[in-house]
Amino acid sequence: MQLENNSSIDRHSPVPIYHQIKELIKEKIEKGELKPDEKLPSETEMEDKLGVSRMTASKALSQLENEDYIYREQGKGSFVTPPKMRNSLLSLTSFSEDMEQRGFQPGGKILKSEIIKGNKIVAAELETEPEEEVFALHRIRLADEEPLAIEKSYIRTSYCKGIEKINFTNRSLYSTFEEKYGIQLHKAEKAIEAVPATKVQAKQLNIDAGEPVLSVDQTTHVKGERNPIEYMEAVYRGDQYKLLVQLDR
Amino acid sequence: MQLENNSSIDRHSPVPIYHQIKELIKEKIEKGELKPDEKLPSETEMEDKLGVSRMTASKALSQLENEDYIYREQGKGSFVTPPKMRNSLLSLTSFSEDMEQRGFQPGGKILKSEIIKGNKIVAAELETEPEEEVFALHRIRLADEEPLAIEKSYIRTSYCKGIEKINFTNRSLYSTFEEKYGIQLHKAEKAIEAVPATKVQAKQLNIDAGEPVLSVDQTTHVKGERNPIEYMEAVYRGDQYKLLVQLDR
DNA sequence: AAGTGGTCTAGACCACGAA
DNA sequence: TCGTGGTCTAGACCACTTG
Repeated sequence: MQLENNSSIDRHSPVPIYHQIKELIKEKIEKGELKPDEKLPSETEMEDKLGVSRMTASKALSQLENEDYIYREQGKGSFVTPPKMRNSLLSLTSFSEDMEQRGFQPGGKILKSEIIKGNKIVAAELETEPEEEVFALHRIRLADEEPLAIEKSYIRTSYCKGIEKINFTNRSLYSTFEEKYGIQLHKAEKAIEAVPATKVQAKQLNIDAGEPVLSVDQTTHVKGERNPIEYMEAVYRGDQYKLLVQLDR
Repeated sequence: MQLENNSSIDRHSPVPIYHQIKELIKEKIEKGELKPDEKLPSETEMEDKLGVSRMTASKALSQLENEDYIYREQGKGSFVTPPKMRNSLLSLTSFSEDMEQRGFQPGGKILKSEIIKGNKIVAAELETEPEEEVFALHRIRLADEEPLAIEKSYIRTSYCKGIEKINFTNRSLYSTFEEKYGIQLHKAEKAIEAVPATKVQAKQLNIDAGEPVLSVDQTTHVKGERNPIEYMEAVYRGDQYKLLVQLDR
């Protein structure tokens, strides 16, 4: 990798230098200017070429290693992580995003879309007061017209006022959070079980009662907020749906 | 928090100082000596009391923030993350570790424990040559004496020579990697499905054929290595096992 | 021996928050 | 104003890898 002598670093920018270096390298990796397993400039090389201290260069490279863009080997150097090893599975996605990724046409049928008073379970999961109002959105989710899942979402309305007026038939809940309300999703917990379909579920999913389905309870959190924004109880057809997750550390 | 003047830090240990500080604080949080939202010593305080440079103290605190043990606010200080906000779900754990966390006595019964030539599926998942030898470890896993899961692991032997000589009846595979081979696990992908139990599975798990079970295919990676160390096909009793995962971003 | 990353030091200036 | 974390510097010693 070539380093333009001392250009590309703006010492008067409010953006920290190590962050500028990070972005510089990320960009080169994403553009393909840096090939998989290609050696990056060493810390001392950056010291000279970019005119920064070694600790600063080191910080940039350490963080890139944490984010899995590069790997480092003592005595050898820093190298670009080949794409195969990189986090390839999207972690926090909605059904719509998920289906599009898999090449299916997502669709939906609304069962319920209204403000309700949360019941005990919902209140406990959302950490709301028992009488507090929440937005309930129950949908049957389709992939290429076939019913694939039943999703019952309960949403804390204080983060997204007026959400009950939106038609979610073919709209992603998560992209609505992000685009309409500027809400950045942070993390989620899923509790996953294999259970037999109830009669009602079987009818809605067009399968036989007792067939295995994937039951997923999910709590979704927003960046910087202590309380969750969404609690969802979902059921997926066992014969048609595979859940992919990526675990770290 | 009280800091014992300069004790508890061993400057001649091969363990880095920042890591010693991290462990010190983690321990106090886990023991409850540091309460939720309690203020930690500041960086300058650690400089004085522990006799380390500020950068070292800062590194320890930064990493604790990344690991969600503490949160930091400019101008205010560093504080213990309340347990509710903390990542409570271990991400990459073995069955044994998992069961201990849930308060069950883990146990096991070995079905197979030998070096084999990998079949096509295994070779593809482990990215080995089709004729390459792998260590096959098939176990029935027990929780409080009850069969709960069937785990079939295939392990790349080049990372852990001699592993076939170890008795894994009551031993964790992952802690063996870490303690005996010094292998640091990095990340894993799981593909999760709800399927009906086959006759053989039903017998081994002491349930009826056709009952829902959780089928999980997992590929596990090691830090700094491009190829996976383990591919596992596991089946968990649907009525007894819930899989918890934490998703980020 | 030379190059690399891993760690550590003893300073420094800044922006932010609370008093 | 003072204490805090956020960043940065210019050195240093070490262990590891490669020639």
